[in-house]
Amino acid sequence: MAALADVSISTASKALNGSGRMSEETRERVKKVALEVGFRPNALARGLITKRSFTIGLLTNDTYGRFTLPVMAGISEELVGHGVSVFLCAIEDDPERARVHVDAMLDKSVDGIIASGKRLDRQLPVDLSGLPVPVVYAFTKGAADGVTLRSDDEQGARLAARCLIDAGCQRIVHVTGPKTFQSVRERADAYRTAIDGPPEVLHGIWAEAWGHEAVAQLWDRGGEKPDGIFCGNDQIARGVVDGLRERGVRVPEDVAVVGFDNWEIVAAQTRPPLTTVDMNLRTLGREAGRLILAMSEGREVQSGIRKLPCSLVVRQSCRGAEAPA
Amino acid sequence: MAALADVSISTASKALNGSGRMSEETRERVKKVALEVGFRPNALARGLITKRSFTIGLLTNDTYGRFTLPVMAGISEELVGHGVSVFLCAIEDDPERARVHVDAMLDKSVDGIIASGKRLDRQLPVDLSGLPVPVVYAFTKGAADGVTLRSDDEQGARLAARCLIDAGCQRIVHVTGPKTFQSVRERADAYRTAIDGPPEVLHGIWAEAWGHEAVAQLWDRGGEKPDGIFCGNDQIARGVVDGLRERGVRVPEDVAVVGFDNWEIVAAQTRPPLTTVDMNLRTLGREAGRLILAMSEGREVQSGIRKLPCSLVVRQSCRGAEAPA
DNA sequence: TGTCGATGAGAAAACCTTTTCTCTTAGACC
DNA sequence: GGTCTAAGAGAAAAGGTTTTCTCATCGACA
Repeated sequence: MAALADVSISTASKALNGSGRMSEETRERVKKVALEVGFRPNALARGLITKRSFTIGLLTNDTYGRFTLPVMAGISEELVGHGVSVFLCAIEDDPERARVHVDAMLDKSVDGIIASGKRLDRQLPVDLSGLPVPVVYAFTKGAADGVTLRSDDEQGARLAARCLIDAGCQRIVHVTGPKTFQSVRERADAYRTAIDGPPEVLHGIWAEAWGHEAVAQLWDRGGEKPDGIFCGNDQIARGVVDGLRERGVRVPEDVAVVGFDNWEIVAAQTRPPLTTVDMNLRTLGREAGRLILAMSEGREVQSGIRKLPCSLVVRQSCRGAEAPA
Repeated sequence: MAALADVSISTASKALNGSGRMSEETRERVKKVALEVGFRPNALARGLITKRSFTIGLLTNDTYGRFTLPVMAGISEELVGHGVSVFLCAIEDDPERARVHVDAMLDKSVDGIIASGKRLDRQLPVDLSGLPVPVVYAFTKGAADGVTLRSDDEQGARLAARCLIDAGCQRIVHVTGPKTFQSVRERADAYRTAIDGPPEVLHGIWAEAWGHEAVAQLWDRGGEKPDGIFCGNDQIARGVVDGLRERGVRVPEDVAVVGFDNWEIVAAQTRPPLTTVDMNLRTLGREAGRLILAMSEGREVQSGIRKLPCSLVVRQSCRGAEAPA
């Protein structure tokens, strides 16, 4: 203990924590010695008495990490500066496993839990209400009286529609995922009210193959072809773009395409690279970190659902106002 | 404390931990009460005295999570049953951040650290030797005298080559990433010795575009065309398959293609879906968890590099012996 | 000179376990 | 009947901090 070099153990503690009363000279001396010997207080002992472990848990059922990873990065980014570490617990929709992880976290006295997932309209397979620690739901359905953070899918869809409209599209179709997803319905609704012409929504699965299929449906039938396609996610968009290219339809000259998710690996590798809506999950993660920190420090945080804005990442599949009509 | 219901605090502890001497009847009674009241020992207090926190740290510079996520899943899977939780620390090749995270972990008395990354021939930007806790390197370059786990890329490449040969390919080309990657060189070497005909290795970048480009190079020049292509990763393979399809070359009938990584999102969405080499990173993660657990319990673990075998995931781009020559 | 207040610093309790040591009791053996 | 041993269970220390309380000293004021 650094106290050996100077003073009593209690004075040392107070000096380092900026509490207690002592001469400025003593305080500085202790700090200096502590720095020299590289003294680092034991977090376990500290946590035992202060009831704060500087540790939070992140629970997620998004095994693939597509959504959780950016959220995680944001949380960690926000919290590492405060000395808070993050337990990552991947549960695969397995209530048993979820329970084990939650218990393990509680045993370790986490200061809070962030629940995250891959769908905004599904709860994790474990009840997190009534826990002795604060909980923040980030990109997953939360308890009614909980603190929930989610993307503003309607605003995101408006962004996409606006981009297509600005690019001069007259006839915009929406090719998206299963109607059972709430976010699909929200985006579709926003799309319907945002465009001028008659809306057309095609529901399918979240896969490239569905993008192809949708293009086939649209082009093989008679009548007017769309000149703008808003896709429910980047995988579908990629399928659509590939399908169009294979038919000799130019993107974005003949048909402009906008995706959703900004999943780099898909969006950036598509030919041409996709213009797409980014849900800013990293920012959402930061916000979740900020909130859980506040709550763990006892500050009041208003419960309810907070929608965080999406932004548009313009690549080449739709260039907005740049591209002449 | 559960002792209230029965006996002294020390007897209770001994009863629950299976230590000490007492009548079987007492032991059972304590256990029963503990279960009833849902008693869970405080991990902080326990860690303070036993010097084991049942916590390990996972350090990675693979922000995108392509490699780390499966490794992480494996580690977690292996350890959760032992009550061990995992701190995930994402550092982006930032030595400063790495240092902060390592310090935070040490403060929290982690029982061990697993270092992971995205390249087998690069160290993390922080020196983990001489730490007061055991370290296991998983899918990243480790210290010379450390315990390192990696995939057996040569064996994986042999698997790929064997699949193409079995499919009847006579002229197999290897389209891969930059020569600066050690794994690229290892795979290329294994490819060279595995095939019968004269080898041809094309180096480029890790992108779909390079796959296209390579096909263009191969097909636009005169002379004999390959009938089998072994790609350095799935992205390149996807580019190759797309390039071939656009030229009217059938996969796998005219040219069989094998990828590397088994990155579901790419491999399964390719048309046709890719046959590819899986590095079994989840298994590697499990093994890392097993080792760090052993080491943290004081068991001796032999240092050195352990290569874990890859396996072949057969989809449709190369059907091995099934496809007639 | 005596009392009061402020200031600086240490003693000790508390946090919640585990673990070692000690004590009591009962049974066995001579 | 006395001594020894083993069994069963509790007392207490230890682990490394934080925090409250107490104590000593000194200057000021009456």
